[in-house]
Amino acid sequence: MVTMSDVAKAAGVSRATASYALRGDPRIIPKTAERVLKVAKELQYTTNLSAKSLRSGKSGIIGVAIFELDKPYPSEMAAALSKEASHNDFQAIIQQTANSKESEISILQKVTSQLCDGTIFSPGKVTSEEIQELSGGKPIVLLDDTARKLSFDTVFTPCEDGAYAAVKHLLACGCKDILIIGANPLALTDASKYRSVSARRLAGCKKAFSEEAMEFPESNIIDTPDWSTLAARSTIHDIVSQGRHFDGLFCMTDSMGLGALRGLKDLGISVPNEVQVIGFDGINEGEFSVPSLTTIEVDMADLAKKAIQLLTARIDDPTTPDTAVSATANFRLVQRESTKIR
Amino acid sequence: MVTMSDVAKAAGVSRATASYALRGDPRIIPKTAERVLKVAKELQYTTNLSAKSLRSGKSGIIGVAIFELDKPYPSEMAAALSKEASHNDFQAIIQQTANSKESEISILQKVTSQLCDGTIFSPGKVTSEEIQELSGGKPIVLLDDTARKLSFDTVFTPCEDGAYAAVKHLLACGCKDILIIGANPLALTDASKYRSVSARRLAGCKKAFSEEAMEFPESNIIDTPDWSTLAARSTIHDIVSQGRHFDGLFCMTDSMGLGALRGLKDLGISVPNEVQVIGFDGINEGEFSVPSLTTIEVDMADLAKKAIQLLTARIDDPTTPDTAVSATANFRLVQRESTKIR
DNA sequence: TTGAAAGCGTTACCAA
DNA sequence: TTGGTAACGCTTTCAA
Repeated sequence: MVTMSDVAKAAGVSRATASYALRGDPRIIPKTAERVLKVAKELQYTTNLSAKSLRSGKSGIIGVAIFELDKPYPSEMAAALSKEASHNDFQAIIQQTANSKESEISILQKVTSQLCDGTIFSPGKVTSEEIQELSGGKPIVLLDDTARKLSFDTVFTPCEDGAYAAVKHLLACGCKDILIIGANPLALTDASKYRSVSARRLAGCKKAFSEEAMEFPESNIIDTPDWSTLAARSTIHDIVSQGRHFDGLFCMTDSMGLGALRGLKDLGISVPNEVQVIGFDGINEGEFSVPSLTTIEVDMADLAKKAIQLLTARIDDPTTPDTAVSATANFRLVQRESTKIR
Repeated sequence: MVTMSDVAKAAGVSRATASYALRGDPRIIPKTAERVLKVAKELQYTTNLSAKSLRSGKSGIIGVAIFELDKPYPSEMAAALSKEASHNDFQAIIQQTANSKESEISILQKVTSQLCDGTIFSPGKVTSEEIQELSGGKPIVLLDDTARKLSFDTVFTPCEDGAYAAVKHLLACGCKDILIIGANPLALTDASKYRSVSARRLAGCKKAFSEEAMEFPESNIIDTPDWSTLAARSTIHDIVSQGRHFDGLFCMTDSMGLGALRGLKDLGISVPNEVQVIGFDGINEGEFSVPSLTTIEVDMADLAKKAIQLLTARIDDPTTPDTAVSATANFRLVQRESTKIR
């Protein structure tokens, strides 16, 4: 392995000078700097990340910790974050928290707080207080923090506005009997769940209904074991076999929307003629399903941009005040075949 | 930040003793070790990754470099690899190479070879020789290496056998006029492409046809700009509008299979009645499409297991001979609605 | 069984 | 403008 000492020796300068030259410090005169750079290139020198990080506390790496990397939405998010990090001269490393608190903790304290200049974290089971402790003071940006009081910079998905637009759209399509799939009705009243993604989306729904002076009974909110495609499909089977009637479905995620579409197809119920369906997220697959899925498409590039911007601001200036800042990603309603304006 | 010195001081031992005790070295008597561990826990000590890695050359981290993290197959692969790494007491960090040689090189030389004990790499544009140079001698396992001569341990997807099974299945379903979507016909003859995934899958197809004494004209191989769902959909539109006839489709990936299904639907062609479709990969989405997609499902857990096993073997024993070893993942044919045995 | 001390490859301070 | 040198936090001989 070729070290900086090797480069310095070969260029006939001290290690200090080589270090400065390599990092383009203006105090080294161009002639010297040029020579060092040339030698470094010839020797194929690369700076040792561990040493750099140990000494300076900076690595140029941003950590992204995400739940369930094998699902479309989180993986598209990871990809967008990774791309945006590159644009800002950072390298993103992505880690899967895999729905285990233990793993979240381990990632946070072993890798993230040690190696990364900052972390973008999608919190699962770990609390804000724990994150605070484990982060070792390194900047953190949360994705959809559900805490009552924000203690970290956070980027939110446009839950309220998106859900509002979704329900409004279903109403505009003539739906009279709308079911919300994948939310817990308790989220509306249970204070501890108040800021959850579910609750925020339900709040948006509520607003849309009340504007139309329509009822929004709790029984129209159908909970599911999880947000998987499979769960959505079975849920549709269940509620139809229970004789439940409905003509519009707002699914909490596109993955669930796809499952609902499939469940309806299993039962021979026509979309959008008998039932209209809208999802949330804007995953790529929704464009190609049969029928294609109308959705609230989160502007992922915008989300990534806002998250990285918040994070790099703290990395570049660690003296930024402690008050947590938040941003909300843009979205747009993408109408496809699963709904029809009448 | 609490360092090992702090722990040593608080426990009344030297830094060396603390280091040994923390790592469970048997030379420290239980009583002392226990005390050190207790103090470390109280102080919430965590070992500094950079320092550990700088000094010992080991980090406990495995790098996974993957192309296009926002597509189902690669992201499922990353998730499986990450999970399997955890089972072997390694933490996986995933990086997106994003289809750029520059980015592949940067990841390899800046992060991977510096920090990771080993890397699982899905090579895109970078050559074996370059990987050799950039890896800094750290163990590497390739995913579907396309090089003529293997220079690294490699895990292959079961291209030949899988494609063979796919075509055999289409034949068993009564297809007389099968098109292969997404492969370059030149791959069969161009030596430089000989080991490409395309070529290996085509070889499997060829074998299946020849066994049935059927023709396999090059014109039945339809190339596409890429392996995206969108490309598959447009390709179907194109070939049908050209008046091309066919009753069976083998798509090089499930993502393309989904696109083909959608393209056929656009044209009012019924699957599986008029055309039968089979994909390759076994992505989750294929189970829920309408119609659901018959596929060659790669056993991802098996692939991950083999890759991690190959890698950890080299990490644990760096003296392993230079000869590259390879393994091939298992697969199974999953029949769904897009094909029908008559 | 434990401790002292020498680095690992950088960076950053201070002096020249 | 450059060079000497002391850290950064850890592991690992070598002695005690």
